[in-house]
Amino acid sequence: MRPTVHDIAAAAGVSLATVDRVLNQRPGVRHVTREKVETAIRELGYVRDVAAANLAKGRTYPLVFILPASDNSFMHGLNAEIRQAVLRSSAERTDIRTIEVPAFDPAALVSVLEELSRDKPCGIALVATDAPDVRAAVDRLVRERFPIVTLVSDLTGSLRHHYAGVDNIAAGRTAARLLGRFLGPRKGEIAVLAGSMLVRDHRERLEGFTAVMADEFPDLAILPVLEGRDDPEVAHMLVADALSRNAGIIGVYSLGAGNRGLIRALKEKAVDRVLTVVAHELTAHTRAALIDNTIDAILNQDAGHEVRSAIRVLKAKADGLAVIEAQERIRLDIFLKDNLP
Amino acid sequence: MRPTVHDIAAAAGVSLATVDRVLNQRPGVRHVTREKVETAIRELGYVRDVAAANLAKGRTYPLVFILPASDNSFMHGLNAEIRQAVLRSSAERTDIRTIEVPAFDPAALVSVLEELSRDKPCGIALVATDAPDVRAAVDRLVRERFPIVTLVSDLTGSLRHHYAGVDNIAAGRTAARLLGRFLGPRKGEIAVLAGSMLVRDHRERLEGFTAVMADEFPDLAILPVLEGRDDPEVAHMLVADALSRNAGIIGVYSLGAGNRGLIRALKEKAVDRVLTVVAHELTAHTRAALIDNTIDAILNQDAGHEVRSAIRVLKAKADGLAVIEAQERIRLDIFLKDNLP
DNA sequence: GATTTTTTGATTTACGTACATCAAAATTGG
DNA sequence: CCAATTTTGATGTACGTAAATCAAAAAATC
Repeated sequence: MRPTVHDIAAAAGVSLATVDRVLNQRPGVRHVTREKVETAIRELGYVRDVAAANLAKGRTYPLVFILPASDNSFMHGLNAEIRQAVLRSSAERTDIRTIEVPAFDPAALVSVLEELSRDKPCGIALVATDAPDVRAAVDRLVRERFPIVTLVSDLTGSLRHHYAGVDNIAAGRTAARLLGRFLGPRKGEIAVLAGSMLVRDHRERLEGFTAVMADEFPDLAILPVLEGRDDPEVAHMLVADALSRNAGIIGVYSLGAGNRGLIRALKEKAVDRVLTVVAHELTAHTRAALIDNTIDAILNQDAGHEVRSAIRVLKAKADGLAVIEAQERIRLDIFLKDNLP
Repeated sequence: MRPTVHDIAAAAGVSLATVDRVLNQRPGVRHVTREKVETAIRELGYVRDVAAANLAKGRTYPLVFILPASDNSFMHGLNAEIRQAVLRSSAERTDIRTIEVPAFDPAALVSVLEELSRDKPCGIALVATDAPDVRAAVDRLVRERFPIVTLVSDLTGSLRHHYAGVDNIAAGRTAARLLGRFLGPRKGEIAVLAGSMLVRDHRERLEGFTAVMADEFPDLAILPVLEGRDDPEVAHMLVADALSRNAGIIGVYSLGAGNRGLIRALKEKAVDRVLTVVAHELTAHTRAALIDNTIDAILNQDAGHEVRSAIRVLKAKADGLAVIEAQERIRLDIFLKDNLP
């Protein structure tokens, strides 16, 4: 049996009350006594029974999720996963609140972050907009001892405790290699469709993509990036236009959302030519396109895993517990038509 | 606040003791009274606080893991992950015992399974050997109400509650498409290195692989399977021999273990020719080979995820709780040199 | 050495559930 | 209707921890 508070009290030759004072860093314990207790804890290998402690404390974990108000299928999926987590909240003792902020608006995000310390959540997850002000606001909250994880989009250089999302540079590199290898010896041009270059994840994907393309596939030329603002209509217009004008396009990399428009453009304009297409995010549309060979590979991040991971990490940080690193690594899923879930 | 037993007692107009009798299916409750309580439970949406219940019961989850005594790096990794889980067992209230059985020996596995019902574990995870006797033994245990999950290798057609492993047919299909697409318009022959055709996962991978190859890449001919018995020495010998004899080989699919030998053979015999290679299982050796371009893609199943998933599912089944299906789906990882963890 | 202050001990209640015991009430059978 | 039986209630203890109270002991101060 694992040792209990009674065991350490006995081992340290002190009372239960003193052990409790040490464990919960309450005042009124002499230094030497505290040491005795801590020694006993170490020697017996005592670890607090979190379940029993939570029961006694009546503890819940008030968590806040801060999301951009973006109307694309990935964000809808992310929202849905958070709602699923809310349904589980009684069993998991969580109390989840979501706050929507205007997308790509650092100032709005900062003001939400600044108001947050007042209602004392025990953890914060945010889809970060990459800006110095946001970084400063996050760092301040971290210094105030709030557990913070970034979700989907990271805030590098900040003090956030954890990032629950994929490595977007690696994603871009992977897309480049898939496209390059699938195209083989062919020479030609590659169209890149992004949402916006103001978003860090899109910039990073592009960065990884161009790096590998330049280094390893010199026969493929990357055309100027089309910014579709994650909007199907805009994406459709841009891609259809590019395909009409440029007969040399043999590959497409879609690194953002709005793939519905991309797919429509491909079906209209590319019936007679062989295009190799790599896109991000598995949705009903991209899935269908993968199956009918309009798209050749889909890179995906699992929003459900990201949300569950963020919650696990925030709870663990709030309790000062360790996380299982390998479990919390969000993987880049690569789907071909053969390994669809 | 979520309702407690006191709340249902009050709502049903009965005593705590009666609620307890209903909840824990103890005898001595009239039918009408039981209904009243069950109605109250439903109406208040009561769910038992598993943490408190486990505390009161002093419950632990005695689990048994049955593994083949195979000396390859995947099984070593699986063992290591189970040891990690054992380290977490006090926090997770698990009590994990592993039993090694001779590999590919249905009779041995069956006899272990038959002795198992005696020491009453609350859950069983096994790497299944695909044989009718094993299926019968598993079904019998399921009927005796033991939660059972298959690990890594499934037992289709049996009553096991869950499979914690990848879809090996999909894995084989994915390997075929990667190889086919990477090779592009080239014509030639494909060498396949397997462990043994007696193992179900290897058979399934091959099945998926040949199906896609036949349907979609008719210019690529699959050579007779080399059975390396998951042994690096044997694998080395077989692959080196095949490469020497057959100059038409342009691709290799290694669907089992023993990749150390494969890699050595590739480095010795294929310096002057361009081979495209897809292998299974990410190990130190395959990782290095992926980085130095000896291997082009690695398909992988994460043993840590499989073990943790098996434990979560067994605990949930033991408590009669639902599992989060999407969380427990073991994904096929595809690694290129760009997205290595 | 007396006084104040700090430290420690002893004890109790609580969290939500499990489980046991004994008495009281309700139901059933004859 | 009485006895036997079944069903229900009341109550207490336990699990491991948190948190509070009050008294007692020890240390520090003058």
